[in-house]
Amino acid sequence: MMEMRYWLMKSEPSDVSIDDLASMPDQTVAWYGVRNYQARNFMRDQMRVGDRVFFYHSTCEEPGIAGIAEVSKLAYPDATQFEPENKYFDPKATPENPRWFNVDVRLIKKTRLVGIKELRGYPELANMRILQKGNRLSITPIDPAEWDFIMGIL
DNA sequence: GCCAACGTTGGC
DNA sequence: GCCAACGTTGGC
Repeated sequence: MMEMRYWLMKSEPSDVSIDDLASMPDQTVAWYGVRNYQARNFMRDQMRVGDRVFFYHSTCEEPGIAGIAEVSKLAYPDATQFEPENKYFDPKATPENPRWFNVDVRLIKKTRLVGIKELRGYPELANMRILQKGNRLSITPIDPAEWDFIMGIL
């Protein structure tokens, strides 16, 4: 059996919020627009169908975990890189040689908003990547112990 | 709006 | 391969 992995994925609710996700067909969204190699590599190389995801609201009034989701489709080329009018267009990418990839993410459930301030208050979560000073990575792995702890406080 | 931190770019 | 300049992220 394949090892289960856990992730935290940031989304700006003004772009795609947890409620937006809930209203989408199949409650699923393509995680388009990632233009950071480390985050891309997590999606392309490590994510598997069924991996669990904390859906995180960033750059908003109440940053924090807003729900639980799962990876529902393995990584495939991000369509927006080929669309000249799209803000995520990448002139160096071609369909033959795509540069950016995304998985699909499906909602499991909306949760209460667990704010970053609350997260910072738990010693058990002190090593979480998103709580480290200066962290900007939009996709980060979550330790199983951290996942379980957060599930326990939802 | 501020600004620290970080990633990328490009001249050399 | 270095590194200064620049752009972006994201909490506050």
